[in-house]
Amino acid sequence: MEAKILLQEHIAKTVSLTEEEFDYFFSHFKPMSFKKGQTIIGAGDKVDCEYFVISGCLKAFFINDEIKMYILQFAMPTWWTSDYTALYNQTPATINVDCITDAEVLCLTSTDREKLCAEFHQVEHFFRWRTNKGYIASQKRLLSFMNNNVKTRYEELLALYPQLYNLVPKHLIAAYLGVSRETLSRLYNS
Amino acid sequence: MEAKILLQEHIAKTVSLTEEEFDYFFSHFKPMSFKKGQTIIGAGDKVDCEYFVISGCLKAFFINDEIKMYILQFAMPTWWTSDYTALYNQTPATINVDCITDAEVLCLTSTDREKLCAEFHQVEHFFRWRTNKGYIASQKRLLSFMNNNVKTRYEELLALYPQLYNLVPKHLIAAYLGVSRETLSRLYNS
DNA sequence: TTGATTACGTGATGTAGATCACATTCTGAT
DNA sequence: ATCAGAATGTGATCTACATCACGTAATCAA
Repeated sequence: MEAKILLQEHIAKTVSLTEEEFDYFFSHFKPMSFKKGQTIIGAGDKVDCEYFVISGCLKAFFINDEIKMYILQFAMPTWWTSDYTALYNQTPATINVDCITDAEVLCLTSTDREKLCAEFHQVEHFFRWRTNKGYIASQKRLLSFMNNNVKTRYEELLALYPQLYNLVPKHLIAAYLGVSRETLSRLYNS
Repeated sequence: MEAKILLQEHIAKTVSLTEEEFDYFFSHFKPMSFKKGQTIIGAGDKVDCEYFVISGCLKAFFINDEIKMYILQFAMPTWWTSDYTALYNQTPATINVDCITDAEVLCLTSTDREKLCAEFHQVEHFFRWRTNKGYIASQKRLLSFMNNNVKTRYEELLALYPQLYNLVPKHLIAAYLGVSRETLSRLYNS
């Protein structure tokens, strides 16, 4: 019940649910396991779930003209991920999500999320705050993109997620920073 | 009562409140008027409100080393703006908000927002969706930043907000695109 | 163990956009 | 009406980073 406790503690940071309420809440999540390299959401797919990461590391990324990859988010344990644009607009996925390492996730359908939000004010509150944090983080990253050069962004990233350096190959870090792998390589060998 | 109706119609797109509920909701908003060039939030300020734009055009921007300005958002009627990082973390403002034109806004304190969210499930729902849309838009802009060159981003911006072209000076559009005014100038004179 | 695939490093060269410098027009205050 | 300060245009030069090209090391499957 590792997964259940992880989610429970995560939720408890924002709202308090009784044990019963949480059990009910949790019953809507479907545990899933993936192997390294497996695709969770592929471009063009219908998207109806979002994912809470229990273990492992995912990436949410966009591919331009089948050539360049840009990583929107690395998703580590206790992070949520999906193609939210597709999920909320009911459009085919333009963002891919796949597994950098073996991973376990909890899957929640959009329908169930809305149902739970409607049933429990507290759940709606939780999701408002979660999205709010995401929004703030996204604005911050945008600013960093406009304001900082690659070196600064690289240092920022490593300060924020020191685990990443050993966990994910360098070309993925480059794809997150929006820089070529060659430039990144030259950058930290100097 | 222009302002009241504008807000009412805006809210009604997401949730239904009774006339009484909306009156109560609306009573927490404070109308304010500003002149072109006036500062609403300045870097370093304590931030405890967010603003719903009734008329005019605001900009939310960051200034780097007192030199470069980057515009995070133009706020037009029915848009919300503030320094959300400062608002949610209770830290001094790092984002400025000021008026590109004369403007009328409705001001809502963070305390009142949270109170209203707690009192009305529907209000919490509204704010969740509003933030959600903001998050999706922010991710989209980030992707565009990584993936597209200045020309494409410029065309995207004008397609999205045709009014901007005549309303705001070009160097502000450049500051939104994260490009020098010279480069932008060369771009649309060719 | 071997061959294929992926990760990574590094030189040479190209280019989008920044920066600097200066001229011109527009706008707003007195 | 006039003057000061914005806003804009445009050339010359500079630079961060991309792209191409090629090499080596690491990983993995049969």
